[in-house]
Amino acid sequence: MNVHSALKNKLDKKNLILDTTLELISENGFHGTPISMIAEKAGIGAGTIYRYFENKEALINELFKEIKRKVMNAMLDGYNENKSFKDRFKHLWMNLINYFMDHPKAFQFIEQHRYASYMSKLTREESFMIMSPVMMFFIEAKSAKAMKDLPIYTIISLAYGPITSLAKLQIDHKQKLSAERIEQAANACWDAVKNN
Amino acid sequence: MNVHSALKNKLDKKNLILDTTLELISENGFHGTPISMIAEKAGIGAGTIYRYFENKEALINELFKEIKRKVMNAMLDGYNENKSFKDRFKHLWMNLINYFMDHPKAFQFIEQHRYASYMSKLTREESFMIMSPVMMFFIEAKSAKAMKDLPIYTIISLAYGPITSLAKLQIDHKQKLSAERIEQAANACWDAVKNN
Amino acid sequence: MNVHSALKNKLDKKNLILDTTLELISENGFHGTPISMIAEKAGIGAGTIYRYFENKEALINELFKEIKRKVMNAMLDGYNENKSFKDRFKHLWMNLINYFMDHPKAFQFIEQHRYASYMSKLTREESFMIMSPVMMFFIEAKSAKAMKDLPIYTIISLAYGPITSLAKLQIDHKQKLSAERIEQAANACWDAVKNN
Amino acid sequence: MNVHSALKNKLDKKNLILDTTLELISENGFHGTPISMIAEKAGIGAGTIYRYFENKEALINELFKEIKRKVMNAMLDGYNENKSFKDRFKHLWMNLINYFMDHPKAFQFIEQHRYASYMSKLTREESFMIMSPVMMFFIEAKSAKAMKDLPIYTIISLAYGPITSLAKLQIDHKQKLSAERIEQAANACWDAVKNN
DNA sequence: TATGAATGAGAGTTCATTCAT
DNA sequence: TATGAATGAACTCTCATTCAT
Repeated sequence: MNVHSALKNKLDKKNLILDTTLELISENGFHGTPISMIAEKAGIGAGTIYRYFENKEALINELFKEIKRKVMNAMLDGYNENKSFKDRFKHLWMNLINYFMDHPKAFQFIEQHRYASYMSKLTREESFMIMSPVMMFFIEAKSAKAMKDLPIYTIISLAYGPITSLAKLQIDHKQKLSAERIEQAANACWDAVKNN
Repeated sequence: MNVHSALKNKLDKKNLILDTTLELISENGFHGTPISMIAEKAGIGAGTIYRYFENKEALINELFKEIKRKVMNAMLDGYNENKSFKDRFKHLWMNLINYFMDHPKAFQFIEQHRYASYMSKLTREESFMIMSPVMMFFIEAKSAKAMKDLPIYTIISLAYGPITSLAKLQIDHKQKLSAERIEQAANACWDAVKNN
Repeated sequence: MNVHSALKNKLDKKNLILDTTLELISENGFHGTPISMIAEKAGIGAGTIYRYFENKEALINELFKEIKRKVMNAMLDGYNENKSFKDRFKHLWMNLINYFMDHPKAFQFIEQHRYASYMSKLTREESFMIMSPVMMFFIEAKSAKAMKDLPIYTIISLAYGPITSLAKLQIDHKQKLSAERIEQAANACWDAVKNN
Repeated sequence: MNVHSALKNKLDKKNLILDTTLELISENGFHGTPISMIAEKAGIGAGTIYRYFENKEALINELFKEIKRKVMNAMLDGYNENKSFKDRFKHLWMNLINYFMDHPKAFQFIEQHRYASYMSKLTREESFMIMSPVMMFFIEAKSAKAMKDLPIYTIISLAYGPITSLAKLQIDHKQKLSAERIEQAANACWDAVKNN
């Protein structure tokens, strides 16, 4: 086995552990998911997990950041800097809610563990960094007076809050909004942040 | 001791336990807060807690409902049915965010435990009932065409989502919005839900 | 209230506790029967039990001796010293098994707690003393060569063993032997101990 | 380590736990013997016991069945189907009492726990099955009119009762019957059950 | 490198006993 | 004298982590 495939193997196993963990934590919660359960479902030994992650907390923290990265990538997919602020806003907004609705486990995981005590300050800071491209968009839009003159966190809350709220309600009530309804919601959100 | 003061004593101790639990759970989470820790901080024996609550889950569930009731009361404080839809919307909205900002532990508690596995279906249903007066307002406003023709859950998400999001960001970043800024945010939220 | 009725009251309550304890221990076992449960069923306070018995072990020990006394009384009921050894043997034997079958809770209690660690040496010795009148009969019968020349404990075992064994099997299998069957069994036991 | 010695190790540890448990339960009873005490005496960690037994009740139940099996094997040792009913009866009878006298802890364990609430119905049924070969002997002997025409449970009680009774008295009084005395007792028992 | 048996600290919970009323 | 709220020691059981293989 050459260096390349050894590395690939290592990455594969790490991802296997992360995926299995997400699956099980969604079903049973952090404390309902012993390391032994993850190991068994992943088809590896419990001790092996400790070769890839320092401990259970580290595993959760890494999973959190991993999901955040995927969310970010999904959000920016097809993003076009040359479109209008409104179009770019709606693009980001709809990308995000669609990703959450397609990946409810990922969504629930970040929602539930955002403030968990085992989530380190470092993870929170890093996951904040990951989101900086989107932050930039809001700062730019605000500077250009396309958005209301409100603190940047207020604007983000007006945009992001409804997404999480909608995603939760849909998962709760096992509904599924149509593409049209989603676009209407995106427009409503734009009404909230846009400068009149 | 007469019947009245015996009852008062009993309620006092129950509230002592609930308050202590909220304090500690906010800091350490459900699983980071053993019963023994609650007992010690409350200055009582561990066994005593089991005279007031069947078990740890029941304690958490009762705390959840207790907080929900307080949130509801705060939200409806000073509510006037004769005002316009916009005024009533803003009144509820600002009452809620102000309560969350004044009681960050209560806010974090309901956010973190809303979907926890140890939160019983009954608790969820009961806490939904508690919120029904506010639900009625939204249904009424929508019927009156004062709000957009969107599914009721979408409207609630547009209104409630930014509140939680703002509260989280403020607690995270230890900021505090001025009353003026809060009113501006309320207006922005109204822009999102109002019918043009 | 005069001295006599005060004493009567005290005895009544003591017996109430003993009776309730037997009832509950039969259903749930020693460790499945907390003091609080006895108190509740007896309609008194838990602390009150400690005015009548030093602790839970003392209560059980006293109950054991109380039952033994009743068993002894039942066994000697109608006993006639002037009858033949065979008749006296059968009389004692049938009295005992009939009492056990009529009072299965009492029987099970002494069977199950005979060797329990919380049964004191003193209790065992005292309950042995209680049985001495019956011992005397066996010693007399053996001296008179009416019974086999075997150690006295062997003779007692030949007589008493089948009684407990039969009582257990009947309670187990919810059978009920007829009076005729019981007399046949008594005769068979006499065959075992009698001198040929 | 190969498969064979791994299995051997596993069995060794399981037996170590069972043996230690019998030792301690005989001295202190079920509830006087915490898992931690078993672990300490066995020189293993408390958690280890739970790798071999689901819980404390399962451990006791397995111990019960294990002892029953050994008792049965001892009872049938040297049994010869071609001997007379009397000889076979005496053989089984003496084998059993000798085993009980040589293994007083095993005897006391099954006597004390036979009706304990933590003994499952399954265990009782299984232990009944184990004893079926001996049952068969009694049924056969009764059919052949070698034994009295009494219900089978009565006959078993006449035979088995004295054994437990004798064993108890001997353990209580720390006596030891000679082989001759035991044979005399077996003969007396035969007198009880034999057809005249 | 990968394993999983073993560990033991620490969790939730029960209940005999005490003692202020 | 009778009560029952309060206690806290002690129980059973879980599981993150280690380490010999």
